[in-house]
Amino acid sequence: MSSQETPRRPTIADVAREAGVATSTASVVFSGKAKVAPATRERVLAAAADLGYAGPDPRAASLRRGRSGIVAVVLEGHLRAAFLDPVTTALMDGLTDGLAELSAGILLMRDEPGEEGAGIADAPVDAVVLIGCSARTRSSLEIVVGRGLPVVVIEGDAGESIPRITLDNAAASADIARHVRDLGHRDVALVTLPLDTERERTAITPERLANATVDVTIHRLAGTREIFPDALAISAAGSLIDEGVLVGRMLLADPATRPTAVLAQSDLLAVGVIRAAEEAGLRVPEDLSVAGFDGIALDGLGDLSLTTSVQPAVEKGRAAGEQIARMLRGEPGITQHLTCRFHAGTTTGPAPR
Amino acid sequence: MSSQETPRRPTIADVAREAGVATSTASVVFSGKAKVAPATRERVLAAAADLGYAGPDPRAASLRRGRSGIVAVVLEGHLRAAFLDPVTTALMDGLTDGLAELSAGILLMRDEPGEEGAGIADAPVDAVVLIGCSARTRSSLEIVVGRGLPVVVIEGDAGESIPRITLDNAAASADIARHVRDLGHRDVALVTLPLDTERERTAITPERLANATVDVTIHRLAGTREIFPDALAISAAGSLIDEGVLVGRMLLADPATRPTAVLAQSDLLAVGVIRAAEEAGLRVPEDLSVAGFDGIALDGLGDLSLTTSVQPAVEKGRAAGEQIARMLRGEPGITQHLTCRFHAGTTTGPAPR
DNA sequence: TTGTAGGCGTTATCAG
DNA sequence: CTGATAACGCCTACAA
Repeated sequence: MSSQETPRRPTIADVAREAGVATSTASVVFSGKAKVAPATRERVLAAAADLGYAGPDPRAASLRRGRSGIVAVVLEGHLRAAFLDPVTTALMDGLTDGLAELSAGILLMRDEPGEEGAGIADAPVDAVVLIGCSARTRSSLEIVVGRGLPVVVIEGDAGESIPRITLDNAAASADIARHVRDLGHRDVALVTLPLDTERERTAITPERLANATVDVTIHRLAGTREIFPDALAISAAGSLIDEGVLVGRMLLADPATRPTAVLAQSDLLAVGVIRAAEEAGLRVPEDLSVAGFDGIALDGLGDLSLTTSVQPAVEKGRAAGEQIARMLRGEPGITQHLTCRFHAGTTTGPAPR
Repeated sequence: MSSQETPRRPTIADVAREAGVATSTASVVFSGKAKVAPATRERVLAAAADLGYAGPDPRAASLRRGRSGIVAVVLEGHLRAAFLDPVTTALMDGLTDGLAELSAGILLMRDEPGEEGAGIADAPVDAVVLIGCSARTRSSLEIVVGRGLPVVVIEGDAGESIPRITLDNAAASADIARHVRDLGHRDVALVTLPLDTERERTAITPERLANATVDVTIHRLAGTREIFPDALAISAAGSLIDEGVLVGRMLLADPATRPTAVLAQSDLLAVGVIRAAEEAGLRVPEDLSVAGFDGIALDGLGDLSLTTSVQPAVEKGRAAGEQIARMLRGEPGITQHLTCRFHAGTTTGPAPR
């Protein structure tokens, strides 16, 4: 009935009017982009407080500036699974560092194939980081590129001109294998990461390998097979200690066919294998040598130090963040190849004769 | 020189012109908010493909709609530390579920006290979830409320009218303590979560407790002390296995003062204590009973099943998400109290005589 | 230092 | 079913 009909949120224009200044002046007071006389400034702030104005609307500001201050991170699979992997969390950590100069927020997204609406297509982001680019991620990539957003792909092949952050997975795996071979092992079994999004726990056949989509798994396996071409390989359903236990049991069940060394594609899997060995009454490394991959800080291995290849997980994230920052500055993003460092631990030893 | 001066991204207006329709029609084609004749639709899509138009700019759409489709999650401390805690990841998982109907993205934010720019103040979000509301989070809360955004606080007291998701931490802790007391234990020590953002590893004195700011810690401790009023309590520096090991060593070092049971405020801490016990040559539960809290799926406890209280972590996130969805729909958010379920495992047994 | 004006790219509304 | 028009709230040349 009265003039209170529309109690809509005040805008910067209202504040300016209340303070008796131009809207541009009020705007500048909040953005700090120019000098304003202290007196004017005070009046604007007072008016804002008076009206309950909490600062510029970020949505309007994004449109005007053409920047939202948000970077999307696209993860494969369920969010929870992703963060269960210490490598991912380390990576995220580095990413926040690398993005620090932008003071950008991180928007978590899954690469949901079918779903509408939720996707990257409708998110107000300035750039995108794709992690573990697999077949499913490809569609996300297309959308992002179509929208002209800067992209960086971590550990995956995005083709042509997309900057990537890669690891020398094959070479590092070969290093580990060589170490084990030099210790005299000939009878070696492998535990790999999942081959595809099916995440099946199964012996790897040439056909299956041909259909594999996860680059990390493929590359690490290729590196290992440079040294042990015929080693039995079983894919785990994920990078988890419990998966390592399960696969370890399969591998160690039959004393007749039991290998003298097991090379796992992740430290978590390796820990699981060690646990399976303990269950079976085998001593590590006397009866069985075990190596991992990643070099994450392992919680709960007792006095053993895992033989592994230490990957620069945090560095990976940081590098991605830095490339994003560059691209947002208008400079071209560049692909970076990071390398792992071999660590000889106490979980590998001379082959039992 | 030529007309190619400004190769700016095409807008929906360009597409409409190219297709020979009104911008509003083109808009509707993309949003699907109204029926469009198939022929017209095709023409618009063709024009879009032609011009390389990848769909409406989300920034402009957010401004117009007044919605960005993003919900912020404010975590305490370093991102990595937060995701190291399985309870947090489970919670995030539930949150994505609860938010599913909104198909909203999740923006990760830290509650950085001093820093400018990065904060919640400038993020284009529709709502905010505050986790583990501590003193530091208060300032975030003020900003958010000032901006008139819907908020839900998980496990923390936000005062007055802010909807919360809470747990019966005290009651559940008392349940565990009672179980242990009924097993005959009288000599019990406690390992708590951090008391405040200082995260000091130290014996808890009444003064320290009075200055504590983390509600979860305080409530769980209060519940336990209903049963064991005088039990020695040591605060850990975080919810980590390794912290549990450190505090466990402190507790078990001296055989003369060694307790017969240790109650930890998180499962991770409990696992650490068990590990410390193993180090000290103690058998669990024969020589030492250990209980945790959370009921997370523990990776790597061998055959032991931890005595604990299972908190509905996923449910907590889901509930928060649902409240956010409600509030965004215009309905008032309501506070929800969730309850834990006691789980008697094999890590607790009769007190040694 | 302060004010004026125009537009960022959409979408809601309402008339045809 | 389609089209014209008016905001959404802000920022930034440019002019005074």
